[in-house]
Amino acid sequence: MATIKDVAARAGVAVGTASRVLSGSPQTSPDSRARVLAAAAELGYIANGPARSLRRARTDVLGLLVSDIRNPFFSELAHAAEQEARAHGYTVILANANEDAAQADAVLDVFAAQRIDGLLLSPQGPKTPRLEALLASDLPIVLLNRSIEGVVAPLYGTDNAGGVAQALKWLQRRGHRDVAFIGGPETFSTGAERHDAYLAGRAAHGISTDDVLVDAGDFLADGAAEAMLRILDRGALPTAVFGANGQTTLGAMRAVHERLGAEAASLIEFVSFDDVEWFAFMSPPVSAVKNDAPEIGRAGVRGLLALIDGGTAAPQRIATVFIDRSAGGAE
Amino acid sequence: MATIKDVAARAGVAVGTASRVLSGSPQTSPDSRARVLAAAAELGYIANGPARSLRRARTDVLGLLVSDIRNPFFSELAHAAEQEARAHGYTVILANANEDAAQADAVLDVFAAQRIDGLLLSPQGPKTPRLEALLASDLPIVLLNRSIEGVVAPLYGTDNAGGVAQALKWLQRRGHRDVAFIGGPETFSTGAERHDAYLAGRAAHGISTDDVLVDAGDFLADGAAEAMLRILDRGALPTAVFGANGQTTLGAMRAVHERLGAEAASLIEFVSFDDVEWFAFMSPPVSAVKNDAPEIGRAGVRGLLALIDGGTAAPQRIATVFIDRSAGGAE
DNA sequence: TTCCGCCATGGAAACGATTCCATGACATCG
DNA sequence: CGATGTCATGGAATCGTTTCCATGGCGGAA
Repeated sequence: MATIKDVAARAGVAVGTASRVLSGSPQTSPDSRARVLAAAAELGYIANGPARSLRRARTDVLGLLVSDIRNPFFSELAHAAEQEARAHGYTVILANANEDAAQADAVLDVFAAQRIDGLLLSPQGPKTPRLEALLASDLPIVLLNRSIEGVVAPLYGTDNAGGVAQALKWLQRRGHRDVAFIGGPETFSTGAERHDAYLAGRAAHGISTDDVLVDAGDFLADGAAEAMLRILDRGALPTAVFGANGQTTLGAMRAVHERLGAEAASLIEFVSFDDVEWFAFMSPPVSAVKNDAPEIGRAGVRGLLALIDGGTAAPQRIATVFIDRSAGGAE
Repeated sequence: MATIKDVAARAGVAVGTASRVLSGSPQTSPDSRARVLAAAAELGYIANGPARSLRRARTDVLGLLVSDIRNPFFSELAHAAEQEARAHGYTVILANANEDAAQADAVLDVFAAQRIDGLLLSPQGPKTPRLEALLASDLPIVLLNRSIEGVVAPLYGTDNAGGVAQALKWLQRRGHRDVAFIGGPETFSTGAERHDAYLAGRAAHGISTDDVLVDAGDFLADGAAEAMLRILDRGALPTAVFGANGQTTLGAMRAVHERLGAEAASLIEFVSFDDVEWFAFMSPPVSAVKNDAPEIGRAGVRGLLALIDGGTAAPQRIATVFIDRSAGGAE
């Protein structure tokens, strides 16, 4: 593989000059510029990233740590973040923590070894030792989606309260009074925010405040199914179910189908925080609060780049879009 | 950030000795080993990856280029590949090409600059100049999912013929004769293989060989919807629809719903190449050929690592699993 | 014409690790 | 007891780039 030395030799200049030309320094004559560029093209020269990173003490690489890339929210977010980063000349390395603190720490070690210029972090749960160390260092960090106690980094996430309000308005319009709410874990800021917003807003939208109808899972299908069963076991028969995220809605739906059968299930309207395109084909179709995952990813990258450039980054709550698939609603 | 020089100084040894200890060379005394490790721990030393990569002329980084990370097939594959790579001490950088050759080339340039040790490539379409260059170089490469003309790298992909056979068997068991088949582009090896397997196998499974029932989209929802409409416009009224991938099934279903209405649509059974967990709640439930995306990812990484270690890698076709959600079927 | 200053350039240092080579201590074997 | 070999170690070279510093040429101003 050709090095800058080869390029310089072929162009008949010193390596310093070649470097200046290739990195666009103004201190170069048109003559040597032309010769260096020609030589580089002829040799198919591609600068050695590790060598450049070593010397410049920066890598132009961002680390993105998500809890589960298989979750569509994160895969959309990651995709958008990568596009935005590339547009600014940065590369993203993506890693999964699988909702596991030990894996998260292992990944953070790898990131540290790679000397990433900044970190986009979707936190798993409480702070880990490794994370503490990173926060203490001067690595620029932004949080995605979830906040985390005692961490001051700016958060780029969904407007949970706004999203819940959209769902509440829809539930009211559809005339639902007996609404089951399946929340997420209180330990996640997303779970807590949605839960709180629901409890705070339901009365004003004509929804029963009977807490028999409220239970929480773990944001996963199985936990949500159990929560749904608990609600049914308490003798409640809701006319609508509000799932606090996509997996939650899936689990709740599964529980309702298994316990009541497909026919009775078709009398219950589901509304979900998180949208899935297949909702259109459920019976009845499922309406949803759609997260703007791509915009969260882009905003997060922009914020992080601002921090890297020595500026400040303002946290942002990204608005949700309500997808109304009910009989009268227009999608 | 602490360097190996700091570690050596604190341990009272030369940098060479510190390096030997930290990289596990046997040429070290228990005494200096203990002191170096202690010093490293006290300083929170993490080796500078770029410096190490520069000197060793390898990065322990693999590049993974997929066409669209938002596609669940690829997000599952990427997740599994990353886990497998990490278990072997490698980091994965993931990039998206968005089904676009120019973006793919840009990504390959970035990969080349990073000096990745190997490439996992899910090809977009025909070869691009940059890809040609990489193939000509001695970079280890494996292909994922799709093959590509004139490229000799080993392919790790789905057993498309086997998957189609599973679907055909199911269609026969369900007694379907008038089956619509919505294929994918012939220019993708996956599209072509599924199409060919279907045409070759349908007669033996008691399915009509009338080509009025066969059309192809572009593996995306909109293109599939158009293909489905063309079939209906030809006057065909299938009792079952076989979509050649997940997006295709989605589009076909949308077309059927829009054209015939939900009620008539519920008389048509869909079967899909690619599984989606929401299929369970469609009416009727949708059965599917499930790709083992994680295993494809893992096998691809193992093959690539074998190539990197100077060995050879045998291509592999990973078996599919049929998920029968029909009335009589057991999931 | 002389002097000053600018600017392109060459050469070398530096980044942080690995690895080669030479050295010296020590043990083993004849 | 001397020669030989083994082995841990220190020191230095090296990877490919960027950047600093010194130099020399050239133009413009006085």
